[in-house]
Amino acid sequence: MANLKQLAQSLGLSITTVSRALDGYADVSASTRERVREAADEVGYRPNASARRLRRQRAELVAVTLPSDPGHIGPPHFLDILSGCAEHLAAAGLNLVIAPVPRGDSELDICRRFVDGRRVDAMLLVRTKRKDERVEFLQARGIPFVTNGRTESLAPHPYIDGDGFAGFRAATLRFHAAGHRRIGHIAGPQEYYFAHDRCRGWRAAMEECGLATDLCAEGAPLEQGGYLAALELLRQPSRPTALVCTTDEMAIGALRALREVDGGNQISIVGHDDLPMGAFTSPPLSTMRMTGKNLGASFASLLLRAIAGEPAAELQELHAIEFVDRDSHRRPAKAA
Amino acid sequence: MANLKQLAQSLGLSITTVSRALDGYADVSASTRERVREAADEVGYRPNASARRLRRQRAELVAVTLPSDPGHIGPPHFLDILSGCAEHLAAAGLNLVIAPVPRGDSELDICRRFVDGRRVDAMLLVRTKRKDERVEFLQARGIPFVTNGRTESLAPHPYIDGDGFAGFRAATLRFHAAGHRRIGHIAGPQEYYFAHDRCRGWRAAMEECGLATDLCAEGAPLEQGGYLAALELLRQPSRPTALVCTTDEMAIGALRALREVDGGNQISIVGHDDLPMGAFTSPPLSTMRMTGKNLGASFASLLLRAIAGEPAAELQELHAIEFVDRDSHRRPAKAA
DNA sequence: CTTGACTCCCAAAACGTTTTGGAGAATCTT
DNA sequence: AAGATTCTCCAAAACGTTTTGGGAGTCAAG
Repeated sequence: MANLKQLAQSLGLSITTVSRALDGYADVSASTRERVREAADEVGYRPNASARRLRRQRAELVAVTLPSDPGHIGPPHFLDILSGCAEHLAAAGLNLVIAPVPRGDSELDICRRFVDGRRVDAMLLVRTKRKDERVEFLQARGIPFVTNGRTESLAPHPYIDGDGFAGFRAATLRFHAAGHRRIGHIAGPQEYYFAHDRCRGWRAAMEECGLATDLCAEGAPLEQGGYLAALELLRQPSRPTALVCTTDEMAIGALRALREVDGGNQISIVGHDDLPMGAFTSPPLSTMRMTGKNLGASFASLLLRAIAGEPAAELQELHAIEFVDRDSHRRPAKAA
Repeated sequence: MANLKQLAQSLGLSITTVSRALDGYADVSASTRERVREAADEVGYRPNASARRLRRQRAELVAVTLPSDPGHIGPPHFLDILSGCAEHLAAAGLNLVIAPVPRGDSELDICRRFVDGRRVDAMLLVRTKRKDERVEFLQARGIPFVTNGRTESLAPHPYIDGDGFAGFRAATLRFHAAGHRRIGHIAGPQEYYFAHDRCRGWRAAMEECGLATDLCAEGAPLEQGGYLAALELLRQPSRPTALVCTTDEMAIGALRALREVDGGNQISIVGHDDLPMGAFTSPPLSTMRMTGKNLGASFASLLLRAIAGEPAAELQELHAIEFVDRDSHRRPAKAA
């Protein structure tokens, strides 16, 4: 309700002194400081955020862009991550604004708007592409940011990511060890780093085992995309006996295709993300997920360190992938 | 990069004129306006958001509080709603900041911080309680807001809500029409409006049918809460033959309880929210959901109208509930 | 020639902070 | 007792916009 001027007047002090008292500077006497603080509490004084931001040349805001393209936003617990992140940022005086991308605008436009209008101090990026123009833009502008997902950018930048390559390689090798020889891959759009990375993991394992890498079909990272891609693989003269799917959503679509084609339950399948609904599919979906608790907190902490000026190369977290074994990966290798 | 002063200097104009030219005022000649606009485009001028906000006495920001209590945030597509909402708000020059509630703070504290620091122009509230202190606070402060969910507040306030009473009454009556007589209710915490509203709907239907309302158990609005509550009902001397559950999550927990107790599949069940995972449970979960497309857009539009000063009573949307029939509600009435 | 209307522009005053660069008084040093 | 140091405090200058209240010109009408 009140501003500094009124508060100062009512105390018979200068604005300067009141401001410094509240900020706890040493050059105001302890008694005055106490008096000011009491008066401030009394009237419920809160500094005007806009004024402070203007003067301090800081927006106290961080934006996260939310892709509205296919595959919408990511895993359903993504909001939990954002929420955790926002909470930690708030503790450092930063608020998190969500910046959805309207149809017709590119994510780059959004970044530009936020950055050039000095609306934010930093940015959070999700669903990175291998060549990500947002990353290039922010690097050029020198704005701190952290991505969820790596890129192929030449200059290093802070990120958090799961080691999709290792995860998918391990999953594929595990199928091989179980006797599978025709192991298919349901790939996501290869422009996305995570999709490409996982595809590479599958491919590497196949090559290590001396197997052909032709059983690969690409689709949108959605149920429908997985369904269509699986149908495509099932049309092949000799069908896969196991399927490694880029996301759980795609895996669930693939399960639907399997059911339709041969009554299902003959082909092993594994996904990635550990979606809650995977526990209820039939068979229950075996999957993978990034290790590490409280992703939001790491996200926030990396960003704060980036803002503080730590070099990007020290702000890269690559998390191992762990299996979440349910039942869908246990079909026999000889079935097909 | 540039500010108004530099831009004005480079053009040999005053700050005033440049500012007004960019804002399209009529008192600057068409030719000057054009010249200014070109120069602004040239150097990529964007007004400094903090300065504008200070001067205009508007934060250009809206906050939504995210409960971190039990039942976390709500349905998984909640982020989609927020995203849709943020998109529409952005079109009106407002950005959406998410305000999670740190452990130890109350949601009221958060509201206070945002409102009293003039960090926001308006607020969005979710998961309302019957007596909601946030609502009272915002009403007292005169800050525009919209809630997702009604309250028992005396003064009307803008809201969007589903007609849980009618929905749960209809679901219960439908069970009755199918021959069920022992219809149980798995209730959520009654301090929440939605939980209480749905409970009332069940109770009203039971009373209309002349049935006792003792088959009611309350739990946290989570899988575990539904599980425990269902176990409680199943321990009764004469078990329910049908279960009306406050949320899908609770219904899924109830399904687990049924499976454990009698192999399941003997008791009809229906939930609410239309969670994606409901399609995959066994049996597939019958459920209900609010009608109406694009909830986020309505949310945004109500808020904008509230900010524009429309009276609260005209900003209340109560949406009908529709059934999403899958299979779990079709168990015979005589089974138990 | 005056008057009024109109067009195009601008100086200066906000908005509410934080920060700079002291000023005056009291205390310490020598 | 003079100079140095410390302790409190403050006036004024930012920060970059928007808005108020005109001020010159020009032109047409009276």
